Amino acid sequence: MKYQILAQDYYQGHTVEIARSLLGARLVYFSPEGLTSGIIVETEAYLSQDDPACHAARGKTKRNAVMFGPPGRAYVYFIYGSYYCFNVVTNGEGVGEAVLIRALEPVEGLGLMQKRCGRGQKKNNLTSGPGKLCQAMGICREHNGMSLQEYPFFIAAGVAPDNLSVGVSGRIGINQGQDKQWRFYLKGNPFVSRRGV
DNA sequence: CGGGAGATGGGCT
DNA sequence: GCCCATCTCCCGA
Repeated sequence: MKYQILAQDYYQGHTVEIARSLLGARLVYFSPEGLTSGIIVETEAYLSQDDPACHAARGKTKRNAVMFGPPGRAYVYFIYGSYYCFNVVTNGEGVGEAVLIRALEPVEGLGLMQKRCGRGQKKNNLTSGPGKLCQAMGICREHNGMSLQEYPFFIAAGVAPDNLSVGVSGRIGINQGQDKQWRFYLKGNPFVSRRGV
């Protein structure tokens, strides 16, 4: 098999550790329009306890219900009237935690990504942010709740995080919980949303 | 270049 | 009616 798909139990541990360990892994989607994939280069953890920035912090609602479902599924939500953000549910069923995928380094399907994002987009502006990567990968509302353990949509093992240079910071774009150092990224990687920092 | 304002619509008070 | 895990454009330097 070409891809080593990460199994459901991969997502059952501590969410902050999973966020860090997903750096270097490969997000793959065989869409009806074609294959796109990329290396995960930036993530953020959102926890159920002591984290007001987490969508699940105020209990289960229709919008965040997938976060309280089984780990290893996609949690996709619509934000700012225009964009989608893609997360992976973590920890355990009923807990309400997830890892936000904030940036990818494109690997397969670059032409399709450029087509989806409109003409004239340079390679380093296709997947360097949570909204942009969803557009480039063709991820939208219909992917909310989908399993990530099988074709056509999954995350596969990549470079071991221990072999990578990992940066840590506060999370981006939130007003509460800014003190939590739960953002992880590959240092210097040009596809990270803040120019590699 | 870096910073700020505006776009845009769904969810929640 | 306000908030929002964003992005792009348009300024000024």
